[in-house]
Amino acid sequence: MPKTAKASRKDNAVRGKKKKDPNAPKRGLSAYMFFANEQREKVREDNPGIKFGDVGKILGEKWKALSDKQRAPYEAKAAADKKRYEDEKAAYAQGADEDEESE
DNA sequence: ATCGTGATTGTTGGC
DNA sequence: GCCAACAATCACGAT
Repeated sequence: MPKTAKASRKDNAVRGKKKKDPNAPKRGLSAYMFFANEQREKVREDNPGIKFGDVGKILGEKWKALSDKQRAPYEAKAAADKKRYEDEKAAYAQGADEDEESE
């Protein structure tokens, strides 16, 4: 029993195991996403020519290297994005009952 | 209420 | 267009 489906999450997604949502109100991004957005340039700048394999790991290291307060702004964005998701979810839940709003 | 999980997010670089 | 480590997430679902 996989506790944290670490194997291949997409393996399930790509296959279409669960039913998923019709509108799929995608979740919000995660702190890492925002962090990567800023660091990606920096990391590549410090490591010109490297590929993702390295950048990705470097990003992760730097990410953890940050203090909680440093991650704050990123977490804040994540929280803000999560809010965004709430909106989608809300609209999705409502639209699920209501007929598709012909747009 | 509590636990578990799945689905999702974004980066780059190569085919 | 997809996939790969990297990290977070966290809402939904089942119990």
